[in-house]
Formats: sequence, structure tokens, C-alpha cells
Amino acid sequence: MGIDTLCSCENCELRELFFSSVERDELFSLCTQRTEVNYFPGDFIIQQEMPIEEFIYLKSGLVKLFISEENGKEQILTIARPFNFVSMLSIFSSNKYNYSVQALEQSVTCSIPMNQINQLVESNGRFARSVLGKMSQVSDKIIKEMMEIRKRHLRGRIAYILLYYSKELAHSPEFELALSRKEIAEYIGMTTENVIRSLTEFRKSKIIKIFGKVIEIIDMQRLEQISKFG
Amino acid sequence: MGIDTLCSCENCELRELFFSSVERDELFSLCTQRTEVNYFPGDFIIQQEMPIEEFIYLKSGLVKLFISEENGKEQILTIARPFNFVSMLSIFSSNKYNYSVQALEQSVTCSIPMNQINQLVESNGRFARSVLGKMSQVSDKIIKEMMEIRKRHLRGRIAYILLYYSKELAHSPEFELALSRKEIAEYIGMTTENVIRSLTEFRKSKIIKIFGKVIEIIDMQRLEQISKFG
DNA sequence: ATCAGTCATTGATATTTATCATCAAACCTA
DNA sequence: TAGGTTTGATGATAAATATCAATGACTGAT
Repeated sequence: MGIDTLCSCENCELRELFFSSVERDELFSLCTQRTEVNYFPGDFIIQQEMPIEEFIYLKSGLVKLFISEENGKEQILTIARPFNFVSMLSIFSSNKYNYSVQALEQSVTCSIPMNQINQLVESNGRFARSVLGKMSQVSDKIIKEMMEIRKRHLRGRIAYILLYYSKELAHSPEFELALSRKEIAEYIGMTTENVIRSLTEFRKSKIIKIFGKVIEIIDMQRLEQISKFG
Repeated sequence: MGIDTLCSCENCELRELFFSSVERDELFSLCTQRTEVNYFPGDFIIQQEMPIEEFIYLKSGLVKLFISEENGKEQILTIARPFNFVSMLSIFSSNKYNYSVQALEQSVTCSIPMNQINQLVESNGRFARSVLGKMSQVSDKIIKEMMEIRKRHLRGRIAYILLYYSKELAHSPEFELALSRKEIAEYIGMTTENVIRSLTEFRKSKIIKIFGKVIEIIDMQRLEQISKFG
């Protein structure tokens, strides 16, 4: 995890997201206090139970949000790319994280001390409005996604996830799954074996091709039908 | 649904929630624009797909938030009492509701035009901070609850719901379920028949007593064990 | 009062999913 | 390079859950 403290927020592609409403001098002040961190697959970005001290957002990469149970099992809440993740689910209502975040692909985050953000929210209404909008959007998305998954059976869940991954995360019918089969299982609330069985079934039905972690969707229409009607 | 437009926000028990940060004159201005509405069980407070024009919060009662599917089925997101519900899941990121809210018990809401709230967020940092906090808390709670339900089996889910209802909503080991068996099913993602079978099983095992909609938990410890370990 | 519809309940059965066991391949790591 | 661990895969079986069918109680509308 390298650290880079050069100030280049002016050019940050995420600037619009939160900082369009921030004046140049405020931006500079934030900028000097930020830390940028690089994570490799498997690295923890956030550890459940840790105190929330920073406002973290994802500049690039892919991460999973999950909860660890006492019995060692994990439940994945969501998989996110930049713009759809920020460490915000709890940050304005709790002082510790109640979930963990781990990099699935090489990822870069930018962090700003939480007190800076709070101060900015209180002093800059447009900024506050923009954070509210983003937060609303992120939690809405997670809740909606959980409902979508919940209403489906195994096959439909797998189809849904593959389509989601292809369309929202990879933007291609062929992609390398950054998730293991076990993680897919933790994501959709089924067992690893059944995830594999479904994938195999799709492969045998010529709906997808499987090359290890690489999946190619060859019958998109059929997959969508399964996602919709089971 | 009666409408009451007397201005008595000064004494509103929810005032602290959002308005502790609002000055007297701002409060008065909000106050004159608010509408208070009374709902009976079954009345819709929010209809999915309707445009979001007001900021609605629950003063008293009990409501369910749910999504209606194309096939006529419904999925309940959460059941909420005052303080744990506000119409905020989408309001800062969307212009239409993507869920419905229906009164389960007689309920009273207070509504303020959305543009007033937006204006206040932008002009009053402490208010913005307070709305952020509340919103974060509400969505966090829903997500956490969904994860709690998801990781359990049928029996555990029923036990969890009964305990939740007893402890968080009714504050008593004996309570009248405002939910039908079908609604419990929609809440936990199982079928009505299996909900009933579990309840019957708990009754036969002398864990609960059932008098129609009234449930009495007589072996709290056992129920907690089932909730924890299935 | 009557009819239609919803709700709660139970049983029989089918389907879905989990569990257990096994094995091969890939991947660390000493 | 050998040995241990994780991952992916498959089959047999058990357990959980859904579906279908039937019934009585209750509710609302006419």
C-alpha cells in the first residue's frame, strides 16, 4: 500500500461527485489533508469494528462490502466500483464500522479526515446537499439490489449476478470474475456447491462459457429470461 | 384522513430529531407550510412511483415499507415506528418513490414541502448534519436487518421477527401483531404456509401462545436460542 | 342474509437447497 | 520440490421449503 500525498484534487475525476460545490481555497485545504492509498486484491480497506475516522472514497478498482459473523462466515452486502462506493453507510450515524471492505481488484482510495467533512457539511450547504444525494443513492442501490436477489431462486440469482457483473461492473459480455465461487455464494446467500452447480448447468446449456475465473455470456437473452422468471 | 394545519411544531415530540438546529423563525416558516395527516390501518402513506414532493416523517403509529412486483407480489423492506421511519430512502437522490408505505396501525405523519427542506439543508449546516445522521441511521438499520434475516432459516427468521416485534416495536412479551401471516411471509421472504407452520410449531413447543393476531412469548430464552442458532 | 373474497390452518407431495464426502487442480510456503 | 491449503467440481443423500389442495372462520359488499 503506497501513500501519495501530492495535491492534485483539482484533477481528480471524482471531484465533481462531492466537491463541485467546494470553493478553491476549501478544496486546497482538504487536499493537503487527504491521503491516497493503493490496495492490492485481498487487502482490507475497512475493518469491521474499527473506529470511523476518515471519509474514504474509491478512486479506482473494485471492492466488496461484507459483514463477518461470529461463526466465521461472511455475508457480502454489495460489490462496488467507484461512484457506487463511499465509506458512507454508517459514517454519519455511528463511530465504528459495522462492515468490512476488501479490495477485489487493485484499488485506490482517497481519504479525508472525518472532522474535515463534518465541518464542510456544516459550513457549506451545497456540499451537504450533494453528500446527502450521494448517500441516499448508495444506500438505495444496496437495498434495491438485496431485494432483487432475495426474490429469486438459486438459478435466477446466479443469472442476475452474472448480468449485473457483466453490465454494471465489467461492461462486457466476457469478463474475469474477481469473485471466487465462495464469494458469489456469500453474496447471494446460497452455498458454494450450488453456485458451482448452477454455473455448470448454464455452461452445459450453452448459456455461458467458463474458463476458470473468466466467464463469457453467449446467450444473453436466455440468461435474462432466467434472471426474470427463474 | 383528517388534516390539521395548526402550528404546534414547538411542542412536536419529533422536533429534536430534525429541528433542534433550526432557529425559531425558520421553524415558524416550516410550521406554517406543514401538513399533518392521519391514516388508518391499510391506508397508503406513500405510493410507489409517485413523485417525491414532500419530506414525510412519522409522528405516531406503525408502518410497513414495501415494493410491489409486476406479478402482484409484495416484498416488505421493513416495519417502522416513529424515529425509525422517514420518507428518506430515496428523497435526496430520486424524484419518485421506489417503494410504498402503508399504515399498519393508526398513524399520523407530518409533511413539509421538499423544496423547503432542500433550502434548509443548503442554508443550515447543523440541520444538514442532523439529516445526514438520521438518514445514515435509517438505511443502516434496514440493511443490517435484512442481513440478519437473510442469514437465518425459516424457524430462525420467525423467532427473530417475533423477538424484534416484541422488543423493538411492542415493548412487551405479549403483543398484537399488526402484520398478517402473509405479511410476515413477505417480510422474511418465505411462504405464508411455512410461516404458519413455524408459529404452530412454536405454539406446540410451548414457546409462544397464539390468540389470533395476539402473540404471547412465554419462553423468551428458547426463542432467543432459536433466533441465534436456528 | 348472502355471496365473494381474504385469512389462517393443515396435510400430502414435489421441488429446491444444504450437507457430506470425495477428488483434482491451483496455489502458497517452507 | 514436497506438503499443506484453498478452490473448483461432482455425486449421493438429507433437510428445508414451496406448491397444491382443501377447509372453516371471518369480512366486506350488495
